[in-house]
Amino acid sequence: MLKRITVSQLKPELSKQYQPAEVETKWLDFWQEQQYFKADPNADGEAYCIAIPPPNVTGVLHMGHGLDETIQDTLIRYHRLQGKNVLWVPGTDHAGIATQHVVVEKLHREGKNRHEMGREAFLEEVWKWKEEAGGTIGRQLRRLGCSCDWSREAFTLDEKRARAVRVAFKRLYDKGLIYRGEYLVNWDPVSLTALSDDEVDYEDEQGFLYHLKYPLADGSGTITVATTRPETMLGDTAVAVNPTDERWQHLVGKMINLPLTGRQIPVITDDFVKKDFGTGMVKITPAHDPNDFLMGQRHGLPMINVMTDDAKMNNLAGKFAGMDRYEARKAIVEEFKALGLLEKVEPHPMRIGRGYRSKAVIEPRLSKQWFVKIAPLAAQAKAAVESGEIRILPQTPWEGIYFNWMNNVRDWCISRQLWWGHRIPIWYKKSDPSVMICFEGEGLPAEVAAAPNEWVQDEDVLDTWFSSALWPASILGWPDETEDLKRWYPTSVLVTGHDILFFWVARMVMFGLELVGRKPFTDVYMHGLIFGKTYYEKIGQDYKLIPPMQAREFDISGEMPKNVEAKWEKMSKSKGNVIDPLEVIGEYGTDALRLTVGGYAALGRNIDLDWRRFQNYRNFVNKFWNAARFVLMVTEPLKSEEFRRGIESCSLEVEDRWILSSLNKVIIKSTETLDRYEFDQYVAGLYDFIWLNYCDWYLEMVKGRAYGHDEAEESHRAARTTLLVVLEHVCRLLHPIMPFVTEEIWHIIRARVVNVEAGVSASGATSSLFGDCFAAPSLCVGAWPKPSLGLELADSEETIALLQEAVGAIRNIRGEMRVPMEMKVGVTIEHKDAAGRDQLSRVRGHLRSLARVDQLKIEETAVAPKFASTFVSGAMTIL
RNA sequence: GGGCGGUUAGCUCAGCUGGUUAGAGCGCCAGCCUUACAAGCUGGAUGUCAUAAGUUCGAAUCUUAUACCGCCCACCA
Repeated sequence: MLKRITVSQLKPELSKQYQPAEVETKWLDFWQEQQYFKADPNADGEAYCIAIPPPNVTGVLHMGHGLDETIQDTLIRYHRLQGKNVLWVPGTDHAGIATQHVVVEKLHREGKNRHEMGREAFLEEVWKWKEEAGGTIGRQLRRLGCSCDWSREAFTLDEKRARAVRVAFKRLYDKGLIYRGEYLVNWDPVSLTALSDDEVDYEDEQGFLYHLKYPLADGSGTITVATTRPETMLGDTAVAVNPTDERWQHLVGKMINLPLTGRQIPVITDDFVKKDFGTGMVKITPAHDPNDFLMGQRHGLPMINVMTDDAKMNNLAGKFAGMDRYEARKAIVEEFKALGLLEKVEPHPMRIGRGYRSKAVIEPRLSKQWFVKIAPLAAQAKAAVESGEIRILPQTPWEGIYFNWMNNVRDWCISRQLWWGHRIPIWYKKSDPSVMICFEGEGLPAEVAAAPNEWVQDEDVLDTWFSSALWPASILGWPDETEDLKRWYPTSVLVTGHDILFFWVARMVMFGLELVGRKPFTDVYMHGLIFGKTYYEKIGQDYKLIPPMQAREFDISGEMPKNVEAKWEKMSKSKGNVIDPLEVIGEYGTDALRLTVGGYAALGRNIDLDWRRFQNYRNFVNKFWNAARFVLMVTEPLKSEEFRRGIESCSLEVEDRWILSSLNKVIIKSTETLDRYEFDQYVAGLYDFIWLNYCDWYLEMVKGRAYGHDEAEESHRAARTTLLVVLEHVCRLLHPIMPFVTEEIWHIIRARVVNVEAGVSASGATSSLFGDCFAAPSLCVGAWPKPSLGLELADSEETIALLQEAVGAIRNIRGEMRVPMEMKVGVTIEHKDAAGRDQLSRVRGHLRSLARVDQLKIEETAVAPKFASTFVSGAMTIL
């Protein structure tokens, strides 16, 4: 009989329920002390490097990070286990607009104003805020178990990155790829800054189409134009019709008395105008509409800006001056009505652009801005993906979207009217602003230093994404040819949500190729976005949002009342559908969180995050923990010396061979799926192996075997050895996604094998299955398991005999059950043409009639020109 | 307006190149504190695989159309 000792006698510290909190802090400290994540460019091994997508420095961890960092850490730990020279550089982003906003609002609450404070003082405030808030995200990343090299932590606005930015700017400037120009930019009237096209979010809103009548100057009547924005008519400088529009040819060249302004404007023709929209006549306001701007340029029309930078009407707006744009709209419509010039107003769906941070309605605005010429950069960036040098995963649809974007790029407006950011390294001569100096060094250019009063630096800063675009290179020391850069550039993979493909990924590729001369990464892995369940109570026709506390109850129970409807929506605080990773960690542990998001991370899918999954994986972690407790109990009588003779020296029973064979399969599957970024498959494979195969079957069989036998028997030694071998391998396989509990268990096993008897060294193990794995002091620097040869169950009769034997053994302990025993049945048929197909069908039918084949895979391969060989294989369930 | 993806059990999802009886977790029903685990074990119920047609000996899987949901892109005033 197995010695009747209980786990609590044996290891009182191993609680029945896994307690994540202590275990996690213990290993976090241990890893930190041992500096396992510190990378050395001179170390051996293939280079593997990831640059973290830098979270906003003042942000807090949200579930998107939970997913993003889990995937990266899983990859990093996996490749580290494979013996590569791994570097994961952490860092944070200064997030220009977002951060400046927060500080402006904070000062506002304190009754201060940045303009009164001045630039210097304000920036000091921002830095102060950054220092206070800036550590949070880093600490939270650590809690997630991120195995970053913290000694290389970077910030997009620190001195090294600032230098990279200046050098990049200067090189692009000297090459003529950066220029200053007048342009109609997306103006955010709240942040008072220009935004790039990608920083504008569009929403469908119900607006109105106003049909305005403009009188012809010759008094021959009026024409009607349609507009959604009547207030801009004050800046109209033409009315356009399509050149092929027969109806209005007689008007072309005539002048119009523009109401309310006293100005006359011409009727012109332009292809842009659609004949079938509205009346086929369009008012042209070059200073307030992107299309009109282009048309204005084509026709040399004057550009009249009628608004101030905070979207009020300016003094060119006559009596409307000072009004907010929406007040002005009302007032102008009223005026038209009063003049009898308002033909009609009809509801009209329209798309409103809003600043992605301030949510203010964007006002197109004429101003001088800095631009990067994108066309030449885009050509290279497109080619790199076309040639396969850079892979975008999942390929569909993102590669197509990438190409589409690269084909339709507009120049990138990089100047922002903010203070928080990299200041544009340009100085203008006061006496002649067209004289400029671009300087990449620190401090002032020599000419400016010599005559500081004659020069002035550009007031604007660069778009945050300018420094982000340099990130993979700048974190490795570029523009210097550092050891790090040589060793780890290009980085291996970039992991990010698909929402920033254009903001960031595309620009990194462009800058990497142009400035460093090499691509910034080899793979781009785009994961889905995370959605949260939002609950609405239906009251009559209306829906009312269910508050977060109650929503969480529905989340946990998975049930809700009949009058409540659930919808998956992007997580946002106002919706109350946010799941806080730290709350999850506190409740279920980091491993469970990581397993959950990893298990959801199928290529190319958005994630509808269901709270109940956390519980599911928490239970899994606990199951694994308890399996380990059992194994430790059962293996107690096993002397380490005996154990170390290795698994080859045991005479294995069929179930031992079966579980080892399954282990082999799961090793192969784990390796393949991780190589292909199929995290969901990786998690599912191990989940099933541990719960279904190892726990439900193998452990139970071992128990059955134990009764009525002498524990000193060879059979016991084989079982205990197998138990321990499988457990140890599983620790290593799961470590990338589930680092804490595996590390804990692995160390206990290690202590059992290595340290039980004095004088036994770690490397003394002879078993090829164990190899030298215990020579490593931690799973963090261990070795990824390799599939072992010779453990596959043999085919055919021998296997069947073995299986029957196993079934007998199982029936003894558990009655009649099905055994998920897998085997291959191979039949090779050679046939010619269609004639052979009949034979093939008969064989298939025969196999089916056995009614025992779970799965039947048929591979047809041509082995010779005139022959096809068909190999039929299947997995059988023995009853 | 173009392009893409999804629709499988009450809920959240697997099901990869077509193969026989479509799976898991949660929930539900019955029975279990069996000496690893009640965060568990055993057994059970539950599906016209969105709809329709087509290809095939055979379709959740391939083709086509339709419906609904979602995403991306686009200059329609």
